[in-house]
Amino acid sequence: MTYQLNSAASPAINIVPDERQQQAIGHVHGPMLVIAGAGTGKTTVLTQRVANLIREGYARPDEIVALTYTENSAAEMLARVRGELKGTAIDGLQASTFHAWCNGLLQRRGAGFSVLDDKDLWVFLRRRIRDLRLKHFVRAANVGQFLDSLLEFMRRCQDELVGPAEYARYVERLERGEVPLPRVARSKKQTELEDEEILERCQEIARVFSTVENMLLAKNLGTFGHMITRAYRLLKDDPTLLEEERARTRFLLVDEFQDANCAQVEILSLLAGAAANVFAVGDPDQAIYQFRGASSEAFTLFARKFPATRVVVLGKNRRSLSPILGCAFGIVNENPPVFSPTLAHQGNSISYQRTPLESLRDEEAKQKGETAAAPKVEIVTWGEKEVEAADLAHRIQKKRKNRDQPCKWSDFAVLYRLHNHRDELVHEFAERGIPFSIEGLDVLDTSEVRDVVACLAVAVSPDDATSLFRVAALPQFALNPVELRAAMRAVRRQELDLRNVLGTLPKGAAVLESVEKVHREVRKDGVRADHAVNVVVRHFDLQRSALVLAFLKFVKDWQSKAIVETGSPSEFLEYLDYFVQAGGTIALPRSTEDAVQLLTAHAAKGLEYQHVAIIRGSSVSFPSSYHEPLIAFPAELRTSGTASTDDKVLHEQEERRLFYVAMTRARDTLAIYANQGKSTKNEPRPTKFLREFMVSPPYRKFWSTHPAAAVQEELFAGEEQRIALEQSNVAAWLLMPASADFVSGLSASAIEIYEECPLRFKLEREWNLPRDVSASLHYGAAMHSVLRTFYDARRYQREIGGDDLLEQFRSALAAAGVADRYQYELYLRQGIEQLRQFFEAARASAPEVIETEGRFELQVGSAKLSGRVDRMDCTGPDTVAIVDYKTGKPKSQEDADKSLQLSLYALAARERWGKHADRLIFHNLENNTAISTTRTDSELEAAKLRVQEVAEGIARGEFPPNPKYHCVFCPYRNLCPATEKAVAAPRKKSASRVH
DNA sequence: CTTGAAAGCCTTTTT
DNA sequence: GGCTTTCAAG
Repeated sequence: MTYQLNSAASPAINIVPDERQQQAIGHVHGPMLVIAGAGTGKTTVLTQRVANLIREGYARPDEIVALTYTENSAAEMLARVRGELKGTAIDGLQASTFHAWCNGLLQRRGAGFSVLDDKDLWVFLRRRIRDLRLKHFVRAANVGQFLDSLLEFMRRCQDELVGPAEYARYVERLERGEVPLPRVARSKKQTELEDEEILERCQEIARVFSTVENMLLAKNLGTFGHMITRAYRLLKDDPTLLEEERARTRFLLVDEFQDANCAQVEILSLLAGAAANVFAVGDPDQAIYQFRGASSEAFTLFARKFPATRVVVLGKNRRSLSPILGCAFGIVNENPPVFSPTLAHQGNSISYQRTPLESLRDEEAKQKGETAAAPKVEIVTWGEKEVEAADLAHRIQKKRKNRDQPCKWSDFAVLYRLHNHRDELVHEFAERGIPFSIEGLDVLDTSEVRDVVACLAVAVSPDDATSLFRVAALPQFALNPVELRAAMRAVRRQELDLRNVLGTLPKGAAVLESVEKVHREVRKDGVRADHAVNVVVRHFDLQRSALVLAFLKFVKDWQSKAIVETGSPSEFLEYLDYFVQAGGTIALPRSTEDAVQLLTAHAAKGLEYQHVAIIRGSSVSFPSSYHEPLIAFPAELRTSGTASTDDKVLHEQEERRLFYVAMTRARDTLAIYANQGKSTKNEPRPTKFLREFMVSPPYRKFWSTHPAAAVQEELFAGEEQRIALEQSNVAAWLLMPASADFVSGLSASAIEIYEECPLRFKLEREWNLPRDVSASLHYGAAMHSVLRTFYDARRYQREIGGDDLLEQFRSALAAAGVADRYQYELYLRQGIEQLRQFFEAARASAPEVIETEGRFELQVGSAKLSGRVDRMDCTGPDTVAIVDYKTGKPKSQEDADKSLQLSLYALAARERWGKHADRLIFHNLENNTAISTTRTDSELEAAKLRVQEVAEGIARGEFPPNPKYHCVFCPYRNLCPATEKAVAAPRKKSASRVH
């Protein structure tokens, strides 16, 4: 990857250090803490101090270690020291990341290992999940889910140097009742748990923790966290080794010290020894990696470890104009002081109070007699996201065309908290022809890479119908989608074989041939995934765009990973599936084109831009909402003293620092966009950070506010052309107008699907698209079939044994084809257990069953409904009870009260069977509870109205996608146009047109 | 001050 | 689908 020098730091190279910087640079022996605010030249201080130590002969290069947190800054550090000491040899100077240094130590001492990153560890364990023997921390419906929480917890333990042994000892104390039980479930759920189960959960964690460690050790694997913990153990346990290492680390320097975690501070403390020549530079107000283990108290820990610490504060900012610095201070100063008050009691020499940074640029301008006031920070409020986007786009266009200070697109950056905050903006930019570049875009969400993955999947397994459909839509096959759709609809879904259908179409045969040909190529023995994917890209003539190249690199990197067994394409596809489940993404590298930069506040750390806009600067976007971890890290295991402050408060403080980081990226202008909030008066009141800030008088002079406006810019039309957003053929196909009307055969769930996402509704009925049926649905079907048999037997007074019923369940589930063996077994066990309990309870009551899976049809206005009632019991001459079995998460009373499904059953009872349903029941099989409800006439009318509204939407042919969180569960997610992320298409030939 | 409805989010990411 | 925050009515 090409690496750009950190532009923030570069200008400082030739600048003469001021007095305080000089003080830090000239420091030689003993511990020193340099608190270097944003843009105060901390890298200069670090590099010049290293140069100084060597130049003045205090240390040989090979006695100095400079530690950073990124490879890039390590490389930059080395380059700059070399620059300082032109001509002098600096062989042996160690400038590397904390992790790399520890890893190097381990390797030198014969304790090296292969590294798994977080996602790979997840995949590694997911593949061996059976061996973890999970009981409380696994759910059949989502096998991998709890793995997230377990791994998060174990990572946290590592950050605090708690290994399996320490945790096991902690659990023993729990068993003896010496310490209070920790939270091991969501707060709400925890209250329902018996103490015994809480303890069992802890024991399970302890067991899994040590199992995982042993699994890794057995294969000589480790994580990034292990680099730190194992290096620590080595140094701690072997005095001789420690002495030797100390000789090579006589002078320690650490950059970005606010990102250090407890374990790292411990290592520093070991290496530093009595001489304690430790020099740490950082900004406590820019600590934004707590979520990844960085201790919010790194500076406090440092001061505690090294009581003789001297402190230097750098406060002269070379980057920004004063209004920006003033506002940034106003925001961040709402946080408590950076050192815990306890330090003062210990008679420590450290005294530091947060002060506003001074703008050197403004000072210099004043000295030169320039009088123009620096522009104020703008707070722009909006009511709708679209207006926010329009106003910002307009602002950028206007600024760029400003005659006095013309600038490039790349002088603008838009910062946001979450990736999806940029979506509206991307569309707005495209509309106006503003070039943009997205940092960290997940290429797996783009149509191009989805095409590549589909092509690879079909090359490996030509009968993978979902992928085949996508491949068939590639423009080169020039298939007629209307014909294909008609052909697919003509077959019943269960009998649909996409290959057969393609075979009947004029141009379909070419698709099959092409697939067959590449299949022969790829399935040969010994073909590796990275080769296969290149073959596929060539074979299908896919563009090698930056997106596709990022994916190809991902495959290539995967090939040499430690978890890879055969390296075959099918192993890769399995990996990719798990990788996505683990939350993995493949980030698009930053582009070098002249374009507006779109990036998260995290990604912007250390960078600077002339003009910065922060969007969604109000809760719940920024700050983002807090989510507690499933497993709380117990106070008894904490080494740092943060136990007193609760995690939610710490989260908000970190968000405020992140906001501060975002603000201080700006050189000249800063605009903050925020939701205007609800207010009785007509004045904007953005929530959270800005609200506190805007009522604070000292900062008034630094900012102004105005509402956002949806200005259309006509001026520039013609010069900049609308940018075509990438959209796949398959997306265009699915968006074609509906081929028929769908107002007949509507079920309750179909109506709910339409309400959730009309496009999904259309796809359910229109193409007969191939899709994977989830294991939970198979499970539900198997359970229902058994219950039907059970009550049918009662109805017709046939004898049927419990064992026969369980056997029926076993064979039904076995026939369903749940692909994941482990998940299958979990469901098998769960089903048998639930059925036993059900039968046990059912023996006690003997309802008079009059229908099992009774079908009905119902006319509501123009809509024809159809459905099936699980069970109907007679409760009187004209009354019935209707029972619906639920196999998933138990339904609540509230669910039952407003269920459309039950409303429609009540209607059906009246109109199809001529009975009044006086009880409508959800029977939850998971906990064997029955939730009963009723419907009044007016409630039934309301249900009809709801149906009617949906029917009208369908009749009008309205099927817009409604992308939301539920897309995660949508079977068409990977085909859906709405989940494809837009990328600015650089003058793409308009090849992909639907004919 | 309490309460209930409405609006969002379910991350962020060097090594 | 579940949880948290926010706002305004009572």
